[in-house]
Amino acid sequence: MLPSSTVENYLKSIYIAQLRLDDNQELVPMGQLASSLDVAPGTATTMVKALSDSGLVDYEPYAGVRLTDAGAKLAALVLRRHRLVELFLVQMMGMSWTEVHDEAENLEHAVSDRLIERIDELLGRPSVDPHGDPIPDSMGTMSRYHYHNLLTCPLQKPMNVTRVIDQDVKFLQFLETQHLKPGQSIRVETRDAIADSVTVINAEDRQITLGTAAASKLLVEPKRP
Amino acid sequence: MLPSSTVENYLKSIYIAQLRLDDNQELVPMGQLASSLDVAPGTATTMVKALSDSGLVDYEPYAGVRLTDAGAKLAALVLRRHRLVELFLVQMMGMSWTEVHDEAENLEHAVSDRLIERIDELLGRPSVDPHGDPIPDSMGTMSRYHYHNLLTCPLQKPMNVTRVIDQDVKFLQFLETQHLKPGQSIRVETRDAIADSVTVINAEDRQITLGTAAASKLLVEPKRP
DNA sequence: CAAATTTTTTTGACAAGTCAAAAAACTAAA
DNA sequence: TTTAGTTTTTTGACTTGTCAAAAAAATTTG
Repeated sequence: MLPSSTVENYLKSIYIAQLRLDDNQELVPMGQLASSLDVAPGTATTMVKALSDSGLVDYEPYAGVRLTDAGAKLAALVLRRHRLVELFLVQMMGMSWTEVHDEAENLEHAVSDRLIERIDELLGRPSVDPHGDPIPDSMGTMSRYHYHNLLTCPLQKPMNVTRVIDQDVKFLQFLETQHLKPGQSIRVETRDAIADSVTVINAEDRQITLGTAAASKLLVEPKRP
Repeated sequence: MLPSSTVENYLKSIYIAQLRLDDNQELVPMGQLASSLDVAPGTATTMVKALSDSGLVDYEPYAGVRLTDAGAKLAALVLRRHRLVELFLVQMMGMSWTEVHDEAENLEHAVSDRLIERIDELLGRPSVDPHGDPIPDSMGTMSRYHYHNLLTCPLQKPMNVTRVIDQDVKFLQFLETQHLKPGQSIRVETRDAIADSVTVINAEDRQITLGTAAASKLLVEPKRP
């Protein structure tokens, strides 16, 4: 039986939460899952039990939940659809990278394998979406490259923005106006732990100051020569 | 509150059934609605009562159901999304007109107004979909032109196929191989009421014989000079 | 380590959609 | 116009997904 969009969303949330965990065997706490899905804690418990019965997750009461291989594959394919759709909307439909997330959130449950394959082909088998997030392949395999962020990268070195870990429209629009989009070249000038801030120079040579919470959401890699 | 895809499907079915009725005030029988949606009769009754409470339909027990203006507008917008998506999949995604119906059946509930407007724009505000079905405008207005079909059109006159009233993949594929797609030029040679058949000459000058049931599904108009 | 707090699970309830089968209402035929 | 047949509605039940609030378990703190 094919998974409902609710099931797909649960798997996706667990998958994403698990990526943030270092150890792959760690469990995602139920509370975190519930709040990321915006449901009551008890709802998540009920649903996770059902997922466990379907063999999509391992559930340890009072400890948390972890995807099985089957669950992880399904989750990756949902994420694949989401990210291919996002890139498609930007590249082929001319939509803004700041607004495609919500649209993809719906479409990811409605596009067929056939259509997603066609999109993948038309886009030239891309490896990242407009936010720089990696796109799993059709087998459910996703590259997991560890980038620096603005808090950990070297100072005073030319870097490229490669990825933004946030889907908030206002934040993305802010990055756009400040020339801090993925692909753009920047340089971290200073960090001030006391002031909780990071100053950055963009490609236009303008200086921008960010809080560390925001700075940690911008991933970068050394600029290629 | 925005309608669920179930509600959208009910409205769409009633809308399409109503188009087949001459008088706009006629009622669609519950049995027909149930079978077109592939649900049990009692299910349709329950749902139609709920739609009636929401003011989307007029329901007359034991007689049938009819869309209110509000319901008709909503239904037309669902149909608009469906048909724009179909055309989009053919024109921009290179899919076959024979296979896009099922895909659109899912996507029609997932595409936002913003995206559908973008699709409409990219396609140049089209008036018909790949099957020749008219596309309602964003106000929910749909042109209702009455075409001839192969049973009613003049004999021996060059005609253009303008529309196919059937979404069965096998049937559409058959039409494709026989050069009887919308847009193609044909000529009805003979009709035989006893044999229940119609013979047609296609643009390749090949003769095809159809049963009247199939012939009635091909709509045509006089070929322009 | 026991009390206080937080997290998680359980419970009972509810809404949307659905079905099967019994009951009621219409329609058609004899 | 009564009977037979068809269509529609009603009823009771079930599934999926949800919540609020009570109960239980785990964790933190004094």
